[in-house]
Amino acid sequence: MNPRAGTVGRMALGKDYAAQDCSLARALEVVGERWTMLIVRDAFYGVRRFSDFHVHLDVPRAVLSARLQSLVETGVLRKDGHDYVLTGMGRELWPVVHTLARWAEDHLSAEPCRLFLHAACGTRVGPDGLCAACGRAVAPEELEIHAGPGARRRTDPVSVVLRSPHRLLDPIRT
Amino acid sequence: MNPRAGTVGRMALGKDYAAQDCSLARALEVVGERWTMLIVRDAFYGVRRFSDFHVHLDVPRAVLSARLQSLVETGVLRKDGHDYVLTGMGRELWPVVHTLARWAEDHLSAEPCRLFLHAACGTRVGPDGLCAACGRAVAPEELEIHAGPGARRRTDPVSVVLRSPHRLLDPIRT
DNA sequence: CTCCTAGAGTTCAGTGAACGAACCAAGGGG
DNA sequence: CCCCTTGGTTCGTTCACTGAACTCTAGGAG
Repeated sequence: MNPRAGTVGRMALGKDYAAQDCSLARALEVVGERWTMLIVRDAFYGVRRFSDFHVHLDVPRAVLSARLQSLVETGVLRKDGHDYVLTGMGRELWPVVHTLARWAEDHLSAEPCRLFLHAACGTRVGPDGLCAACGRAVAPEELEIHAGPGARRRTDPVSVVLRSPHRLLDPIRT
Repeated sequence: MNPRAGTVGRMALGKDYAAQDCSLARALEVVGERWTMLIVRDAFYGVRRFSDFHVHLDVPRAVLSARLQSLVETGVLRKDGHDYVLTGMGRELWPVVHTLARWAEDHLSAEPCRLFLHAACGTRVGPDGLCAACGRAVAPEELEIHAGPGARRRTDPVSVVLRSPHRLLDPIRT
């Protein structure tokens, strides 16, 4: 079902779920379109500039532009000069991003390519977002990102910078 | 950005993120396409039959068929006769579904249309999936679904049945 | 045995979103 | 003034979603 690398298939996702009487549907109208979740993830990793998102995600400029605008409109991102920065509302998406990523690692036999360590104690947070050592939930600002064993070597400058350990939400410099 | 009710816009979402070196991208290849997350949600609510998914979601039969097959292939659902049932791997998506839904309620000013109560104590679980009374994470089988204040009245038989309180994962009968 | 119906899909033409390459605009050096 | 980088927009092509019509199979009723 997954075409080999090189053939990048496409599929259409949807934005509207008008008939659905459910807050999950509302959420998916905001972050459920193709690429949107990966843009939010990159924002957590410290990506802020249009060109950095573009280089790292290989998403068409037109789509990236539309997604960023839409995220700003809905209040997930805020535009600060040429930077796109997560708002409070956006930062609260961290549990969603982290839980989904951990689910894939634990059930799709995907080796982790990034590890999230509680900066205060160096412990890797669990699938539930709790620090095993401290027993508390860890906010993204308190997490350090490290390259994991499954990290394949993308060579674009953004990928390179993202492999060096840093705090989540800390802006990267390319 | 959200068109008024009646105009059901469409957008394309994608399935492949071949170039992405990230387990989140792997997860989105499985559950990131249009409708897929809502199908999984319905499965948690107790929906199991093709026609019930179809009636409740208003998704084209062709798409529903493709999504169900794909979810079976990836091991999120298991086919039991004419029933599509969540596997263990599928049930572990509950935190993702619940966190996303709660995020929308808390940040998109969407009134909850469904409440999830810890069956053992009747307490509504928090955005983090923890029972405030018991202090523990609650598995979906331990949750009772109740209609919330934001429930608009869809009149299809599946929606009607889903408004009566029942355990998550308990098959509904229409 | 045959007809009838319901459930579970498949097929297919039309539409619209994503793709990607080319183009445009503004700002900063040299 | 010209060139280069950043941050987009435009536009033709491709491809997934949509919705309506059609098929297939399994039960019942007569």
